[in-house]
Amino acid sequence: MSNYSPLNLLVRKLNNHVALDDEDKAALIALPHVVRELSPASYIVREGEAPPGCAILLDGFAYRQKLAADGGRQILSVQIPGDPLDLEHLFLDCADHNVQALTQVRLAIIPRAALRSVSMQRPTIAHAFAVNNQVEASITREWLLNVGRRDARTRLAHLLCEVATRLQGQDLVNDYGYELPMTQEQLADATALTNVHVNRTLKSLENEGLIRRDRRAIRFPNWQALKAAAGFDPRYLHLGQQAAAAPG
Amino acid sequence: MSNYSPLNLLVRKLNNHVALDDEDKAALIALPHVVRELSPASYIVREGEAPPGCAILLDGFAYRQKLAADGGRQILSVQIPGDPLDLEHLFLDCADHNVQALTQVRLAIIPRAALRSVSMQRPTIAHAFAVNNQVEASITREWLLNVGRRDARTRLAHLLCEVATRLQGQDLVNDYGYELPMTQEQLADATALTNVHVNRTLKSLENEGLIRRDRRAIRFPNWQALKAAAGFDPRYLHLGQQAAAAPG
DNA sequence: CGCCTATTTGATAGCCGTCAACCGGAGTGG
DNA sequence: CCACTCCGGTTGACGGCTATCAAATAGGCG
Repeated sequence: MSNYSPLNLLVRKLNNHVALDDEDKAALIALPHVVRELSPASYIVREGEAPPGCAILLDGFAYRQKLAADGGRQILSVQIPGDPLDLEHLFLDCADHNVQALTQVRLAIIPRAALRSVSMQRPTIAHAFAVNNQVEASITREWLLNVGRRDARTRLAHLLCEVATRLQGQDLVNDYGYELPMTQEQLADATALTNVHVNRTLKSLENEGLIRRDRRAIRFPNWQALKAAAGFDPRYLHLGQQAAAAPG
Repeated sequence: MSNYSPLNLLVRKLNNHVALDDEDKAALIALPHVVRELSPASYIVREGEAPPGCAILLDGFAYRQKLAADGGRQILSVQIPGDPLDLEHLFLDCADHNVQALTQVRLAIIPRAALRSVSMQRPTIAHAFAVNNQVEASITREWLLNVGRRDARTRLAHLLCEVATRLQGQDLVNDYGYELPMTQEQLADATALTNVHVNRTLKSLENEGLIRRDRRAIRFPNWQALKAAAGFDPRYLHLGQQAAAAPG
């Protein structure tokens, strides 16, 4: 089974948290879908819309985003390959935030009806979707703590640690370094700083030897020290645990 | 049916978002549970724990909370009567944040196994739980925007608007005013400010005529103006919509 | 009345934002 | 092959919002 399909990536992602059996995997891979490619900054979901399908990020990076009345933008999360981008629309009709492509992206778009029906027929899959949503919620809570209660240095370091750790879970990191395709302005929107201050803070982290940069590639010469500086504790990512009992 | 039970409050809350039929309601009310009373500041869930049951807030207020390495505390949400406090443990084994009583509280505690089994047998109930979780996630995202991209005045005003609106949904507001049982220090932890600055900001909102205060009771002499000052748009609360199709 | 906690107020300091200019690499067109 | 352009990154000067520190006031409760 599991001939090549773009949805293998989704299977792998869900399987990180919940043990799927072969039938579950086959059911996921059999989901109807179209693959679409979008250029950087394209909107994948717009606040207020009711998207007809849910998008899975196959390749590239994306982010969730929301705007304040005065035009200020807050990036709410960074999504990496394998991440479902709007699974919440299994449950809500109306998008409450925007999802935008960070780089060139490839998406698999699955009709909501098909997702609903597979999650009705296979409780473990429904459970895996719910777990995925809860892990995202946990990450958002950590971001709230990050923006609310950490200074610029700690905040940026924490973001770098999180992305590195999540990418490693998908085997997208080379010897403790990775390409972070975000401009400093986007980093600022994610950390609630300004691009200028992000620049200064990155340089200071670099001077301290906590990170090394070459264009947008980031390396971690001293991962332990960076984690310590960030106060980074990966438990909120809920890795490792192959979730609880599946329902039932 | 629906003889008096503390769980009627849960039924009502879930029914705000998803239309439950009589059998769903009966199944919810039939859930085994114990009622427990806790004093202010008691921990209801501790980060790292695996609670054996899920708590429903029957009476009083509670909040979610997380600590940074340096001791800074970020309040992640305010929970009002009717709110499930840790439905996420239907899906995750390990708590990623703390839940604490704000006032004297009365809880109904339902064993996780019973919740799982009812959500297996009644897809609409499972759907309602998931919708509830997603609405909470949406609120957290709005808080991230609030803390990240609004100044102190707007931020506090937004929090007041949100709590007022949610309380109104549960008919807990008297002629546009309510008792907000939070100290200014707790307001500070929710808005990522300091108690001193919360104090000054509240006074300034009061001087502008946007709020009136009498001890911890808050009134809104000019609700529209407050909403405007806060940039408050209640769509993120996902009220009004009786969710989508129930699954299936 | 006395203690404790919460609120209020003032003075001072600092982190980070704002504004503005300059630099530097990548792509484009001549 | 080199100017031109553009976007993003870098740097400096300055200002402001909010934190910090400290002390006084006010309420609640024994």
